[in-house]
Amino acid sequence: MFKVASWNLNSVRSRLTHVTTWLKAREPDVLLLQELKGTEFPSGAFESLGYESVAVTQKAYNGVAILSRHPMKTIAKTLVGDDSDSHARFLEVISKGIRIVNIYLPNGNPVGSDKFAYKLAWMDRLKRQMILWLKDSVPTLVGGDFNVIPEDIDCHKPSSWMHDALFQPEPRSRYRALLELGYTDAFRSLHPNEVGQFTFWDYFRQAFQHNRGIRIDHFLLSPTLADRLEGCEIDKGPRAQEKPSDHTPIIVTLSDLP
DNA sequence: ATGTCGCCTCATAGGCGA
Repeated sequence: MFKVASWNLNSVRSRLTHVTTWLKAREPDVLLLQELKGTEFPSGAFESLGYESVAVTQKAYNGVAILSRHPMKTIAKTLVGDDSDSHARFLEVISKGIRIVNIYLPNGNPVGSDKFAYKLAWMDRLKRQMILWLKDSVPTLVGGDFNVIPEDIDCHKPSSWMHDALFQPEPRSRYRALLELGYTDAFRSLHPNEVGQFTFWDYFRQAFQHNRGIRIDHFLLSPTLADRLEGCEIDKGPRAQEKPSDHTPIIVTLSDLP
């Protein structure tokens, strides 16, 4: 079994004890982190738990990292297609023969702004890469915070997200296009029609207590990896703790090669 | 419009991003 988890921490500094405690309890093989929110990355804390790490950081915003209990090779730290894009949102490694890609896709609010255009362009660039990845023999997992609510079922109430960038037709059709390439949404493929399954809840108005959330953290699996899909689980535990991130971890379980 | 976080600074309050 090979377990890969993903968690948007909303500051690794503020959530260090949350993530180390969770790693000890759940022991995933790989953990993808997003929204580190700072240049410093506490690799020592993870190394002492048996995880090597690689991080892409910037001041104050964004930031992604991959932790692994197995040797990993860094392939890329930027998403190709725009040399002027300096955001820390992309990290590609190979571990255990799997291409593991960690993304923090742009939020894109407000709708119609430059940030919205950046989001759509970023998704177009991602799609081009995901096409290329299907053409080689390395099974591929693209995971992280996609900042896209794929379907109406993925939010508690569509009308309250109608004006949000995460719910607009343009990013949603681009997300569906990734599935049409042949990638599998790990969670939804195993839990079709299951309502109320979310990975993010706003901090305000007790959104978590009322389960008013959205499903925006995803794992997309290439066909050969989808054949190995055993399970996909959202762990709501960390979101219920004191001083939580607004996201909670999602874990995908893959069978070993025969 | 608002709610609540976390980061940063022309810093101890306000702006930005989410």
